[in-house]
Amino acid sequence: MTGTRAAYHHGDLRRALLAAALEAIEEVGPAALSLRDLARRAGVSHAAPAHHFGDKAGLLTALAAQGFDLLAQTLTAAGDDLLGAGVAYVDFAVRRRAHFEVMFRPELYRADDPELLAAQGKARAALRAGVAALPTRGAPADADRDALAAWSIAHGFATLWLAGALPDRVGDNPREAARAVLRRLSG
Amino acid sequence: MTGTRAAYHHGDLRRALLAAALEAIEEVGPAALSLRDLARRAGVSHAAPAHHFGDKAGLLTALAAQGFDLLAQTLTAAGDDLLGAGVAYVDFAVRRRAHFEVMFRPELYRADDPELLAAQGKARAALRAGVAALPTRGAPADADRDALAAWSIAHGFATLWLAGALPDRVGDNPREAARAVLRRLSG
DNA sequence: GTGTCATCTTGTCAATGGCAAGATAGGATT
DNA sequence: AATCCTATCTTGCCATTGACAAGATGACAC
Repeated sequence: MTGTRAAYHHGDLRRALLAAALEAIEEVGPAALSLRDLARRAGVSHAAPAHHFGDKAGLLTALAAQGFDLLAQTLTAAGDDLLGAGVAYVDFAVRRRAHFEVMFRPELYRADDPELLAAQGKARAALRAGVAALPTRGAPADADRDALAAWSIAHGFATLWLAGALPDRVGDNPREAARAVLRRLSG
Repeated sequence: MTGTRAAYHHGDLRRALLAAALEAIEEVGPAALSLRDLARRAGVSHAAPAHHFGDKAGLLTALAAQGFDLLAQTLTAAGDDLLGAGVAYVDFAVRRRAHFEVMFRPELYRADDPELLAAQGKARAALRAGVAALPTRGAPADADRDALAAWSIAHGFATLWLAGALPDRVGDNPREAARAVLRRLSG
């Protein structure tokens, strides 16, 4: 975070633009995001966003960093329970869809941004902590493999859910459906 | 497929544009795809693509359909072995990256296109067949859940691999790395 | 009161997607 | 063979967008 800047002409344009971006992304996806549309939503001129974020990649970088921060918080709050962490991961993807969709599309933002890297580090650590509780099925050396498996299944389910690729019979409750699927790994 | 059209002015523009699109997507991603760029690559005027595909969504729809067809073929060739099918799925995502990235981004194409739906059906059937060999861990009613789990873990690993989100230590061989992770489910 | 700087606006340009109208050429019909 | 027909492709155009440059505005320090 660059910190909560004081209110200037607009009030808090940076925050307003990020909020507008989340709305817009939920409506049309991250690819079709238009800076000029964000400016209109915020009631400022078409060039105002450039000042705060440089360009579109800069804005998406800020969103991705915010997303990784939120994910780290979410996973930390979920605690050491692997199943709970997995469900929390899927739930995050669905409820913070805009964030999630940007986070895992690095071609849209600047992957070398310091704030982004810091947030990614936090999320990575939280992920690892949540997976640490996984009962290793074999030798301790398999821990890495197990962690990847857990991350993969949660991420895959979340991605397929967001893409609308899952059959109808999985229902409309992501937490419930995720729990059923994730149990396949822990059980 | 609308069929292999005869060679007119260009020769086989439709096919050439699809091939150019695959190249371009591998370079800049599906979002940044430019129809005019494709036209330049194929050596035709900027409006030529519109005739064959209508608009950008039309072109991506064709690519997605082609992708689901190829995936169905790949999974069918992999046979009934669950582990093999999972590895084939990940391998497909990496080697046919452009196709894969379009296929699971339905906001970019027309999800109600008949050819696309047909290809999706084939892929879905092939997926189900590959998963049928999974040793069900509980009651037979868990088959659906197990199928979703298998699909999720393969899809998640593939997606994370493509996003470059996986730690370096997983190596650079997707088939090998996928096999290790997927074994966690079967074993 | 003045200067300074972040903030925001206005104006502009190249690139893009999409549309309309026209040109071209292969194949069918007579 | 002459003509029509239709798919194919081109040229021209317009609105939108991202990015940049230069200027206006207002908060704050001194």
